[in-house]
Amino acid sequence: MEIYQTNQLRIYNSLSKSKEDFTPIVPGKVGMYVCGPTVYSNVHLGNVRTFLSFDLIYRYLKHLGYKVRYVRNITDAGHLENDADEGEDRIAKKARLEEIEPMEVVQRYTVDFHQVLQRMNFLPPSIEPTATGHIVEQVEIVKAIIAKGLAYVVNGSVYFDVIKYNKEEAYGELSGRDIEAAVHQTRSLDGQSEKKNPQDFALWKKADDRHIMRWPSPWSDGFPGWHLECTAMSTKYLGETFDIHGGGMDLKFPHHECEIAQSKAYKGVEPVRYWMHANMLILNGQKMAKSTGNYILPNELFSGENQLLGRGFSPSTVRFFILQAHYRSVLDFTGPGLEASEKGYVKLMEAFSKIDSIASGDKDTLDIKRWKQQCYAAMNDDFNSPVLIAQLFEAVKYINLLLDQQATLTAATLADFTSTLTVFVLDVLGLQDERKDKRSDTLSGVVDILIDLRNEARDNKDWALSDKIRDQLATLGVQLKDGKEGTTFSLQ
RNA sequence: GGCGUCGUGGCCGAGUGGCUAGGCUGGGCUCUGCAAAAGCUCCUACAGCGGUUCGAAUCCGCUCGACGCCUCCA
Repeated sequence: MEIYQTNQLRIYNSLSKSKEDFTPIVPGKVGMYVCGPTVYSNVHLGNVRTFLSFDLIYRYLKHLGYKVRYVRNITDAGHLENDADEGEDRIAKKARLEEIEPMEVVQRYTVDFHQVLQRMNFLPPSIEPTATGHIVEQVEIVKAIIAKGLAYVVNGSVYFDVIKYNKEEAYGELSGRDIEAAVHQTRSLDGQSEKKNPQDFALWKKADDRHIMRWPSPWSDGFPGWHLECTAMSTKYLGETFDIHGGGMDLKFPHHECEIAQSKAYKGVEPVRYWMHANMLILNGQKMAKSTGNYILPNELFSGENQLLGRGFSPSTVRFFILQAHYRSVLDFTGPGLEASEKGYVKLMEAFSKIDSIASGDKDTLDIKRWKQQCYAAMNDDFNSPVLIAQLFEAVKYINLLLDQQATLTAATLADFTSTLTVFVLDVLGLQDERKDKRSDTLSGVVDILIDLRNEARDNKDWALSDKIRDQLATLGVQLKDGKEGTTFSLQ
């Protein structure tokens, strides 16, 4: 019996704009596709927020017992900086600026992306396909769409005929756009365009002479349109209709709208059951974006080498900060907000690390069953991590009461409490106890000696000496805590 | 201009038609040689104006404001 059989997950579907009961196409299995990064520069914190949202979703689906195939692509084929027919692609531009090969750009920033995600304890996806590795599949889709009469060739480039498609299907169903109105509003501003209508988008672009990344096709040596790769890779690995498609809110239009159109033109079926969109991370009141320079890089955040914050914050702290907001809410990134999260996070992990030293009693004075249900209820309600975290702080209160022997749990209940808390802290939220890395046996032994010496001094009422030991250790970041059961310490 | 999201206490951030999320900060108390930690406790908000309702922060309308998309962006 898997957990999902007793937990009805509800997911907000961007397509229906409402929360729906989640039922996978194949019982017990989930196919999930998430639009990955274009690897032309360092991954920034806003990108991380989106991927973290889906890491949480992936983790919880797995915890529920689903067999999940999670596909997250790497966009390593450059796409044009704008929709004009002329233009340089981002990766090629970066290669020219840094005087390296386009594939060196791709490699450099793919490695950066993976390093950042690993530091923040992301689970790797099941498949991480690249756009350039699926050119053949993309060409096949273009052929099929042309054969259906929904795309046309101009000077070696292929464009999707949005107007024609819209006669049978609803272009704009995801983003709530009325394409007919848009067509009438738009005057043809530049007569240079090869496109029949400004709303049409490229499936294949003929490469000009300076375009280095190019592949042969029936129409020209060129490169695929941006939206095509996701259709090719999602269809290949997850089938023509799959369960969940995710990405950032800013990809809703045009990217995801075009994906729907391509898939329907290609296979004739609705490609995705549940569309999920993570909201933006805001910095200085504006969206974080590479193109505007308003962003902060994760590594700068960890090291403290940035202009916004005076010091660094650990990867887990950043992870915790982001998870304290719901994935569909705009999250405001601020220094004070991070500091508040850090304190809360330390408090949570401090309590969590002490759970093993709780002794069981002969009766339950806390309602652990109800607490556990509320943890699940939070996550079942569209992955509400802030509410889950609120429940975890409830658990912190329980732990302290138990340690203080103001509450008791039977051995069986205590075991259930411990395993549930462990699952949610480590497996679902993906938090790590970073303090353990810093605490070595040697350090513990040395501090224990000092605690003994201090206790001797205290017995002799030599407060000057005992306070000196305590204060000097505090200066080094070792905080002594005098409790009923003796003195313990924690690292700051 | 069009489409969409949203305006919650000192700050960050959940949320439901009636039963005070949570974290951080600040005040008080307990414990303690003192402190810290821990526990208890206080500060009870929902942009504004109308409407629906026995009752709305939660539903509807309007106003004001913020943000996102409409050209590449997670």
